[in-house]
Amino acid sequence: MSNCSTADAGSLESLRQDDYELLARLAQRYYIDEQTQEQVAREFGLSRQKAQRLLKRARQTGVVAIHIEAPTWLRLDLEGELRETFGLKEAVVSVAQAGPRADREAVAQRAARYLERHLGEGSVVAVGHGRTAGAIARFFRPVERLGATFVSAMGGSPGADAPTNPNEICRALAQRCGGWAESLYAPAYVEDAEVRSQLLAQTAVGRTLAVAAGADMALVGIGGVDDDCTMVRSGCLSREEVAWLRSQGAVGDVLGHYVDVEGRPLASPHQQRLVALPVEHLRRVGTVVAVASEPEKPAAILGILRSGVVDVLVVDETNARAVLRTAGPRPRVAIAAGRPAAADRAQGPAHRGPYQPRPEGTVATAPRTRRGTPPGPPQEVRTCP
Amino acid sequence: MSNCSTADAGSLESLRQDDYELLARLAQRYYIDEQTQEQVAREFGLSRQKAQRLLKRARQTGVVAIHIEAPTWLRLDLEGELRETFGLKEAVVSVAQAGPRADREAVAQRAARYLERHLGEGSVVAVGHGRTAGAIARFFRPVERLGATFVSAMGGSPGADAPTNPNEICRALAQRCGGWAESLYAPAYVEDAEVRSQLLAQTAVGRTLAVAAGADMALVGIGGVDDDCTMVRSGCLSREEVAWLRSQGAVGDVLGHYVDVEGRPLASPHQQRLVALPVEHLRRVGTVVAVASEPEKPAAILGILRSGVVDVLVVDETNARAVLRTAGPRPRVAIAAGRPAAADRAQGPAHRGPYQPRPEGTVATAPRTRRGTPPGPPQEVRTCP
DNA sequence: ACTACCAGTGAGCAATTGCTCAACGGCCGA
DNA sequence: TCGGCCGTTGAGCAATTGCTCACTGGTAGT
Repeated sequence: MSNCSTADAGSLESLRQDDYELLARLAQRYYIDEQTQEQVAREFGLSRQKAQRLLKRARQTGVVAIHIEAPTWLRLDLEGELRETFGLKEAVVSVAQAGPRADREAVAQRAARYLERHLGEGSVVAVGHGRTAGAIARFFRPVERLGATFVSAMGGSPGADAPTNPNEICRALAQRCGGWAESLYAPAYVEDAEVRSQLLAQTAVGRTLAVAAGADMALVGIGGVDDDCTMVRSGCLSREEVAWLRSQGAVGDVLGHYVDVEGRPLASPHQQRLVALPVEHLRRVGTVVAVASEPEKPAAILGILRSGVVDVLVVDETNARAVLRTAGPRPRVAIAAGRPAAADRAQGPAHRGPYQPRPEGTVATAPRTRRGTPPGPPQEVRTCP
Repeated sequence: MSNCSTADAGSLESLRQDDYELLARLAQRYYIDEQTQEQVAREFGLSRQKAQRLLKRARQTGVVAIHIEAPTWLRLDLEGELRETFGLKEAVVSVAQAGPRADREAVAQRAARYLERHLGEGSVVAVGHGRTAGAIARFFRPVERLGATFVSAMGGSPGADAPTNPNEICRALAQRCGGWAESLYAPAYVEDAEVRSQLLAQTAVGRTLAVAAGADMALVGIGGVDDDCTMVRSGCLSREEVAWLRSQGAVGDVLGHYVDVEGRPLASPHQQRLVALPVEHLRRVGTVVAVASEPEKPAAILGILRSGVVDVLVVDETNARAVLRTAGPRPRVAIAAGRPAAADRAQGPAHRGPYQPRPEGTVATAPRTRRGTPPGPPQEVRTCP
C-alpha cells in the first residue's frame, strides 16, 4: 500500500483508444470539474449506472490517479502495510533518525501525539514499562487539562532505572495532563507463586490491577530477550533467566508475557512469579497501544503483533521495515488462513488476532470504566494543577 | 483548467505540521484505503462533519491531488477552457498535426466520433457546408446501422467543389450509417430577395427547411472571410462580396449568417438573398455542433462562439489556442457581465449565448422531431443497407 | 465588563452514490 | 437452430455524502 491509488485490475495499456478517451473525459468532468455522476452521464448520453461503472474502471485502470501529498516525515505506506498485515487498528511509523536514541525520542513523540488525540476526560490508561514508554511523558502535552487516570499494569523493578518503571511513567504522564496516577506497589517478579498469590490478595495490589483491567487504553512497551533488554537492565530478571527464555523460543514480551516468533504465548515458570495484568485482561482493554523503538527488536515486535494482543503500534521506521520484511508479503494467509481481511469495512472495534480469542465473559474483575465516569477514588492520586 | 485538481484556497506550505499530518492521514484512509467518512472520523475520534471538512480542506490545499492520466492526444485542458469561456456544452480539440490538411482530417475524425456517440435511432441532423464538415463522412462509422436523417440546412453552391455542399455531405453521412438524406434543392444565394421568397414558397424547399428547423442536432462549419473561404471557393459569393463583408466587420459565418468579432449578427444585403435555415431556427436546435479547422480561422471562431449559437465546438489545437488567447483570460465578464457561469451545476441543456436570446414560441415551422419518431417520408430519401 | 462578531461545530435533511438484482442480449456449443 | 451461459444493463433501494442552519465559545472592540 502506498500513498497513491494503484491500478490493480487492468492497466492503461490494455484500453482501446476510444475507451481510454471516454474514461479520461468522464473522469475529468467528474473528478476535476466536480460534476455529479448524473450530469456527466447525461452529458455523454449514458445512464448514470454506466457512467458510474466507467468511472470505477477509470480508477481501476489508473486513468484517475489519486495521490496524497504527504509530509516527507510520514510513512503512510508502511503504516498501511502494518495495519493490513497484522490487522491493527492503527500503526504509526516514525521516520528513521540518526541513532537509536533519536529513534526512541521520535517514537515517543508520535506516541504522545497519539495519546493526545485519543485520550478524553475520564480516560483510564493501563501502563507498562520500558525505555520508549518512559520517554513519552516528556512530549505529552494535551491542549487542555485532562482528567485522565494512568494506572500501573505491572509491578516495578528493583533496579535504579527509574523512568522505565510503570509507576514512574504513570506519575509523569499524569503530571503532564493534570490527571491521576495509580501506582502498583509490588515488584514485577516475586520469589514464587505463593508470594504472588498473597500479594494479589492485598487490596492495594488487587485493586490497582482491577482498575488496570477496566482501562480504556493500555500503553505498553514491547520487550526483547537480548542481554540488554529492559527486564535485565531494570533487574527484574537475570541475564540467565532471559537466556533461558530465549532458549525456549521466546522473542519478546508485553507486560512480562513472553511469546514466540509465531505469537504463541510461552508457558514458563516465570509466569507464576509475575505481578502484572494478565493477558486475558489486557485483551479486554479497548485499545492496546504498543511502543517499540530499540534496535534488535524486530523479532519481538513480530511475535507480539502476531499474538494479536496489540491494537495500535507505534514504531520506528527501521523496525517497521524489518518486521514487514520478516513477516513476508502475504503473511495473513500463512499465519491464519481465512482470517477476515483487515479492510473489512463494516468491522467494529475488535481487530483481535487469531491466537487466544478473547474469553467472552470469563473475567470481569473491574467494572469497565468509560469516558465521563472516572473510576472511584484511586488509592494513590496526585493532582497536578 | 488542467487535468489535475488545483489548490486554490490555501496551500501545502500554509499548513502546520500537525494539521498536515492529520489531513494526509485522513486523506489516505478515505481516498486510498476507501473507507467511509464515518469510519475515518471514528478512527480519528472526530465527528463525521469535521472529518468531511478536513477532507475538503485536504483537496483544497493540495494534500490530495487527483490527476487524470489522459491520452497524450487529448487536450482536456483546452476543451475545458473553451467550455468555460464560451459556455459551451462540449468542446473537442484535436491535437495539432503536421499541416492544415492533417488538421482538418483530425477535426473531422473527432467530429465523427462525436456524432457516433450522440446520434440515436431517429435523430435528425441539420447540415451546413464546409471543407471540414465535408471530411467527416469518411470517418463516420457508427457501430450499428442508424436510422438517422441528415437534412440540408443551406442551399448548394454552383461551383464544382462538390464534397463541401450540404446536400453532398448529407448524402455521404446518410450512406455511412444507413440513414436518410434530405436535400435542399436551391442555391445558397439567389439573385434577389424576391426570388428567395418565391423559392422558399416552394414546397420542396420550405419543407426541407422545416425539417431542418425541427432537427435534434445541427452540424455546421464555421466559415471565414478570407479570399479563399468556402463561400468564395464554392462560388456562392464573389471575392468582392466577401471583401465588402470584411470591410463591414464580418469575421465569419455559420450557414451564411455573418457576425462581427463581438459575435453580433451583421445585417447585410446578402442576408436577403440567402437560402438557409434562419439563425433563430438554428438556435432552436437542441445541439449545434460547429466544426472548424482551417488556418486563418481564429477570428471567425471567436465571433461565432461569442454569438452564442454554438453548443459544441470541434476544433484543432492551433485554432483553439489562438481563440483562447484572443478571448483573454476572463472574457465572460468583458462580453456580457452577469451572464450565469457556465459551470452552473443545475443548468439545463440551454447554454445559449447572450446575443439574440431565443425567441420563445415565435416560430415553430415544423413539429420537433424526437428520437424514436422519424420524420414523415422525406421527399428525397436514400436508404443504404 | 459587556457586546457584537465570527469561525467552528454538530444535528438533520436532501442529494448523491454504491450496490443488488432481475432482465436482456450476444455468443458459443450442441 | 436451439439452449445455456456469461457479460451488460438499468431499476430500485440503502448507504454515504454534502449542505444548511442554529448554536457555541472565543475574540476583539467598545
